Amino acid sequence: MSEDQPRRRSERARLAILQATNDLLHENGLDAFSIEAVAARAGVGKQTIYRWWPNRAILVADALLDRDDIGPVPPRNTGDVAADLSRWAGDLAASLGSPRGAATLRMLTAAAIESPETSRRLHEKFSGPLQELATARLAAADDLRTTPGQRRHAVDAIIGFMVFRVQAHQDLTRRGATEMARMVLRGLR
Amino acid sequence: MSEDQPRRRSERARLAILQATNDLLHENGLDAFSIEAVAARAGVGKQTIYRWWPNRAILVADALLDRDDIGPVPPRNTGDVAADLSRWAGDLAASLGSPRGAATLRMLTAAAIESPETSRRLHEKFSGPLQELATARLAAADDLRTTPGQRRHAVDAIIGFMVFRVQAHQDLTRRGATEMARMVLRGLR
DNA sequence: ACCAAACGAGACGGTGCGTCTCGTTTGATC
DNA sequence: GATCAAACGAGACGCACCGTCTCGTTTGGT
Repeated sequence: MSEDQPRRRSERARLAILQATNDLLHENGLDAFSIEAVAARAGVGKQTIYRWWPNRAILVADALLDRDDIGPVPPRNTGDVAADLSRWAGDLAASLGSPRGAATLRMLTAAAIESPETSRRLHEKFSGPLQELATARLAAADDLRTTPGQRRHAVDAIIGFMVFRVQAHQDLTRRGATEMARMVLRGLR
Repeated sequence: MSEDQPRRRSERARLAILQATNDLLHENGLDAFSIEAVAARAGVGKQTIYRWWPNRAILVADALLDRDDIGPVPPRNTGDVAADLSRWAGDLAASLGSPRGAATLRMLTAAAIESPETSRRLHEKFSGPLQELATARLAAADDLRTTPGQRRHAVDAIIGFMVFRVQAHQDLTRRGATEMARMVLRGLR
């Protein structure tokens, strides 16, 4: 968000905008969300928002990803891949399956569908790291030899399971995700 | 869509609206989509649309689900569960992974996030039947004894894998889905 | 032939969009 | 400390759609 420009940007305004965006999203949902409301709530001119965020979807993604409601957590390495990754899956499910986590994930998904650039950013900051961390743990396993293709399939099955459950408004529990991950990993040997 | 009313509804208008909705969605995408444009394109009064569809999301879902771009296909039963279900997964991936199928799935997802009622309808007409058909095939397997919980996990992992790949704009091929399903099913025994 | 419901058309007030001035503040540079 | 251009808060602007509301007109069941 603040990479190349050599200018003076107001940090106060930036934080107020992100805060107002998060508040409004969790109060009224993505549908009722408007730039106008953010400007009013943040005590900021609309131009200031449009100057730094090209559209609504990117602002939404930026604000949600700045929070640590949900975030890419690395799996441990105790030497037992199945145990490490099923535990990791359980933790992730606990986070994404909570009311707030699920709401955040759904809004992020909608924002990603709204704009390809947002999709890229979401993948760069969340799903991408998640995939990499898990495949890396799989690749580092001494007790399980796998091909890169197999690793991608297994990891995407585990992540996809959770994404699908949340989006279909079906329950996603730590226990269910743990069992499911163990099952997928069993298929890997 | 036409269940309880004893009134006289114009079939001509209904079809024109669904057709116009599909056309506009695939021409301009979900963002640019408006009821106003549908009315103009279909040669219909706005009131006629609002009379039968309570909101934009439900109209979108109805129109997209009326098409057979994507649809719940049953797996075969040749006696070999792994072969049947991995083939089924491959067929589904070929459908959802195509440009048109992927676009449809993404718009349906966005519509489902927009309105809970749409989410319910999407699940009722698409993901629900998909889950049931696949779990039924698993349950009918002579060569593989599974618990209901295991069946749900396996099926949701396979479906979730595809949904996730499409939404993350990652490639979803028949071959990848086939291999992935085979892997999950291997974990089931 | 009757008649009420559904229809096409479009006017209406309201809301938020994205752009565009304003005059004011701010922070890097001299 | 004075200078000065960029960023700022505020809000006016025209525009696109929203969802509701009349209008006559058409339609299909009785």
